[in-house]
Amino acid sequence: MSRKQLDFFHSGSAERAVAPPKPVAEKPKLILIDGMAMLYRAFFALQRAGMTSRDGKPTGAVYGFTSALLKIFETYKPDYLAAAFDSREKTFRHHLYPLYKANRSAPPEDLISQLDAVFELLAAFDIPLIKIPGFEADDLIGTAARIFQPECAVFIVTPDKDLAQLVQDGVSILRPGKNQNELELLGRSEIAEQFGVPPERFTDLLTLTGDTSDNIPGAKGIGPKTAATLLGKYDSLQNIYLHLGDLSPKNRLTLEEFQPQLDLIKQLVTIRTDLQIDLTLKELACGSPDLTLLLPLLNKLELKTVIGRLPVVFPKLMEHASLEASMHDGPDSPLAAAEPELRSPRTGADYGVITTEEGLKALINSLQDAPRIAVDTETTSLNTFEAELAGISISTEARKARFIALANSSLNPQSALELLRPLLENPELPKTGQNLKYDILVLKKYGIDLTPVGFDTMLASYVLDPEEKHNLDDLAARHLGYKTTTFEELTGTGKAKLHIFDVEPEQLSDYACQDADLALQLEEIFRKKLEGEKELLWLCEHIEFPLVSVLAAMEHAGICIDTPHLEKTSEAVGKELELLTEKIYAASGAPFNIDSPKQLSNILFNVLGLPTKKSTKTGFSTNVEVLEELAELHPVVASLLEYRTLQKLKTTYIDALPKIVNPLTGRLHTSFNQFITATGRLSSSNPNLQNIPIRSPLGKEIRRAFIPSSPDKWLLSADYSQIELRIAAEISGDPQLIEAFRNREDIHTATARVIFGSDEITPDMRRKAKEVNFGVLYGIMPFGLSKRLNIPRSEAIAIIDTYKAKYPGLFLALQEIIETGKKDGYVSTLLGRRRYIADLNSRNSNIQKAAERAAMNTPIQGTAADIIKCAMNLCSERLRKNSMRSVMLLQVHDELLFETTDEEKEPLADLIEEAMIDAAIICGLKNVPVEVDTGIGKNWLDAH
DNA sequence: AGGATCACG
DNA sequence: ACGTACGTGATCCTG
Repeated sequence: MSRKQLDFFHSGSAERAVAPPKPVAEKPKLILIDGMAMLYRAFFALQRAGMTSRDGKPTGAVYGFTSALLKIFETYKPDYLAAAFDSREKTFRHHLYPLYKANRSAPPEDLISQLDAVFELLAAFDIPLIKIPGFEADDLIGTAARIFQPECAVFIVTPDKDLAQLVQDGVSILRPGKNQNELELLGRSEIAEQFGVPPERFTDLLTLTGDTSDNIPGAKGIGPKTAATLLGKYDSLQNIYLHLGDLSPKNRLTLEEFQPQLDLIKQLVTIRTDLQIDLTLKELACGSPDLTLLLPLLNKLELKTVIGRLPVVFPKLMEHASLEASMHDGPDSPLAAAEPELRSPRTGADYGVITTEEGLKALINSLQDAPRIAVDTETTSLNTFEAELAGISISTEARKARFIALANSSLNPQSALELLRPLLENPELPKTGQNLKYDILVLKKYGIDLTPVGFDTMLASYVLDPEEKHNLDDLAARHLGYKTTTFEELTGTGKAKLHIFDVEPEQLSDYACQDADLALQLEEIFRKKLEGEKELLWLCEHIEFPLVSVLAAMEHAGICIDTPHLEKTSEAVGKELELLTEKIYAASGAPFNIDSPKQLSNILFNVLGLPTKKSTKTGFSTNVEVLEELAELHPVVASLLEYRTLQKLKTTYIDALPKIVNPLTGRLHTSFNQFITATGRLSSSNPNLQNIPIRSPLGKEIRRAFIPSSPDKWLLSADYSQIELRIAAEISGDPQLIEAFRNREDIHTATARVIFGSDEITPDMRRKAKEVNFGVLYGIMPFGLSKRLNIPRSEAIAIIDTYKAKYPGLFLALQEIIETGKKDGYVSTLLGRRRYIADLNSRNSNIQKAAERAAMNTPIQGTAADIIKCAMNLCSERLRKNSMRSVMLLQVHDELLFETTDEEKEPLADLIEEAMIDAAIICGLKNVPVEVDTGIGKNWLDAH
C-alpha cells in the first residue's frame, strides 16, 4: 500500500513569495479537512444506526467520512485538498496546561477499528495527509489557511465550532449539516449570525466560555449567550476588562476572579497560524482516485452506495472502468484488464428513433428471430391509469436499441401498436424489462397484453438482496458502472419541467433506448449471478416473474366499494366525534388539538396531573397502551381512547377511500409492491388494501363496504389457517407440533394444554396460549410476554420454559437459524429466498438481539409469502385453463379475495382451496398439512 | 422530513 | 444499565 504522506519539517524561514490578491472567484480552491473531527462526527451520526458490513464489522464512520469526501469532490471540485490529523505526541497546549483534554476518554473501539480503512481510503483517493508530531490538526489547518489564503479560496471542512476563528475573507468553513451528506458554507456573516460574534472575536468568546470538550474552563457562569452579549457591547475582551465597573456586580466579580487565567486560556483556545512548517501548494494538489486501490477497498467495505456514486462524482475517471469486473476480480487484478465500458450508456451506442410505418415494419422484421426482447414504455405519468403512451423502446442486443415514437411522429399510435401486437403478445417471446408490471398496465389500456414476463431486472435485484435499492439508475451504476440519464434530467425540474411530449424527440429517444438497453444488459449480469445461486433463479422464474402478470391483472381489476354506505357511516362517526370532542374539552378545561400528541400529553400530564408511563424520543407517550393504564384514573381517558379509534378509522378509511375511487372504472385500484419488504411479502399502497379494518365493530362496518361489482356477483375469501405456525412446525420438525396439526387440533388449545398441563382449557387459557404461539414466531422474550398477558415476568418465564421443554425441536431449530445466519450472513426460506442480516454479529447487544428476532421470524414469514405467491400463480393459471370468469382481486398475506358468479362460486372454492394446498406442498411443506378456510358473501365481511 | 400513532397480517 | 415480539403503510403534527 503506497501511502502518500507528506513529511513536513520545520523550515528555517517563514518568508515566502506571496502572490498579489486575486478576486476570489478566480482563485483555485484549497480544501482542508479536519480529519479526526469529521470521523467522530460520522461515527456518532451513523454508527448508532448500527451500520456494518455483512460480517458485522462496523463501517458507519468510514462510510460517513467517504460520503463527505465525495460531496466535497462533487460540489467544490477542489484544486488542492488535504486532510489534517492530530499526532499522538503531546502538544504545547499540554505543556501549558496539563489538564488539557484530560477529560477525553479513548476513542470507541468501533471507531478505532475503522481508522486503517480511512487511511487506506485517503491513499486511494490520493489525498495528502498532513500530520506532524507535536501539532494538532487545528493548528496545521490554521497555518495552512494563513499561508495559502492570499492565493487560494480556502475551505475548512469541520464540524468543530472552534475553527470559526479562522474565518476571514477567502477562508470559510464547510460544516456537516443536519441532513446527512450536506455541507453548510459558513462565512463571516454566518459565523457572526450563529455565534453572535465575528470570527475575529471568536477567541475572545471561547476564552470566556471555555471549551468543555477540551477540558478548558471558562469564566464560571458565563455561557455563550452572556459572552456574546458582552462582546457585542464592548467589542473585545480587553475592552470588557477596561469597563468592568459598568458590568453587573455578578459578572464583574466573575471576571475579576477569572483574570489571572485569562492569558493562559486565550493561548489554549487560540488556533495557531504561525507554525514553522514547510508547505507548498504543489504538494496539496488534488490528484484523482486510484481505482485499482479504491474499488477493491470499497468492495471489501461493502460501501455499495459509494461505488454507485463514483461515476457521478468522477465521470471522466470512470469512463473505462467496469465496476462489475472489479467486484469479481481480486483486489490485485488491475482494472485495465477489465472489459472497457462507457461512462454513459449512450456514448457510442447504437440508438435510434423510428417515426414512420416503413421504419417500424423494418424493425419488426428484424426482430423476428430474437430469442427475447427488452421493452420499456415512455408515458406521461407514473400513474398507469393516467398514463398516455409517448413511445416504446425495444432492445435485443446490448448497446443497441430503437425507440418507436408514438407521439410527435408520423406514426398513428393505434395502428403502430397493431403492427407490434404479434410481437408484444407472442407467448414464445419472453419480455425483459425493469418493473414490467408498469408496462403491462400501460399497454393494457391500449388493448395490448404484454406477455410473458421473461425477466424483470428489478425483481432479480430484489431476489438477490431484498434490502438493496432496485431502481434502474442505481442498478446501472452498481452493476454496469453507468451514469444514466434520469427522467428528471430529461424533463428538468420545478418550473422549467417539460411535459414529456415537449422533450426533444432525439433526447427522448436516447433516454428511452437507454432504459431498454440497460434492462437487457442487467439481465445478462443478473442471470450470471442467479446461475450461481440456483434456488434464487428458480424463485425468479417460478414465483416472482409469473406473479408480475397476476398482480397487474389484480390492480387492473380493482375492487368496488359501497360509497353511500361509507358516507352514511362518516356522518354518524362525525357526530360521535363532535360529542367526544366536547366532552374532552370540558374535562380538560380548554379546547386543544386532540390529534396532537404534544398538546394531548400537556393536557394529560400537566393539566390533569396524570402519571406518565412511557417516554418517546420527543416526550411522553400517549399511545393506546398508556391510555389504557390511565383509563381507571380519569374518566376523560375513555373518551380519548374512543376518539382515537373513531378518528383513525374515519380519516384513514371512511373518508379517504371514496375520494380515491377511480372515476373511469368506479373502483379502488391499489398497487401491489413486489420489491419492498425484507421478508418477501407483498405490500400494498395507494391505497393500502392490506390493512382494511376488521377487528373493531366500526372496522367491520368498513369491511362491509367492500362489495362485488354487481349485485348478482359474490366475493369469495380463502385464507390459510395458522400458516406461519405450520411452517414453524415444518422447519423444526418438532413431533409434538406436527402431531397436533395432523390431528387437525385447534393449535392454541393444544398449546394451552401443553403449557398449563391441563385438559380443561378455559377461553382465557387459550387466549394466553395464542399470545405465546405468536410470541414464538416473533422471537419471544419474557418481558414482552409478561406485558402482553399482563402477568408478572416470573410467570412469563415459567410459561416460556414449559413451552421450550415441550417443544424442544422448535427452539433448537430457531437457534440453528440464528447460527446459520451468523455464519453465512443471511437466513433463508424453504424455497431459498434470502435476507441478509449483518446485525447478527453486532457488538451492540440490543441491535444483535433485534437481529436475532428478525432472523428467526424471516424464514417463517418469508416461507408463508413464498407459499401464497405460488398459490396466486397456480390460481391464475388454473382459472385461465378452465376458462373461468372469476377474478382475483386482493391478497392480504394469508388471504386471497376473488370476485365470482353464481355458477362459478362452488367450483371456484374447490379450485382455490386445491391450488393453495398444492402451493404449500410445492414450497416445501411436506410433513405438516395445511388447511384453507373459504367463505362467500355479498361483501368482504360476510365472505369470512 | 421524521416522529408518533395505529390499521392489518 | 438498558430496552424488549416480526413485517408493512397512511395519517396527522411539528420543526
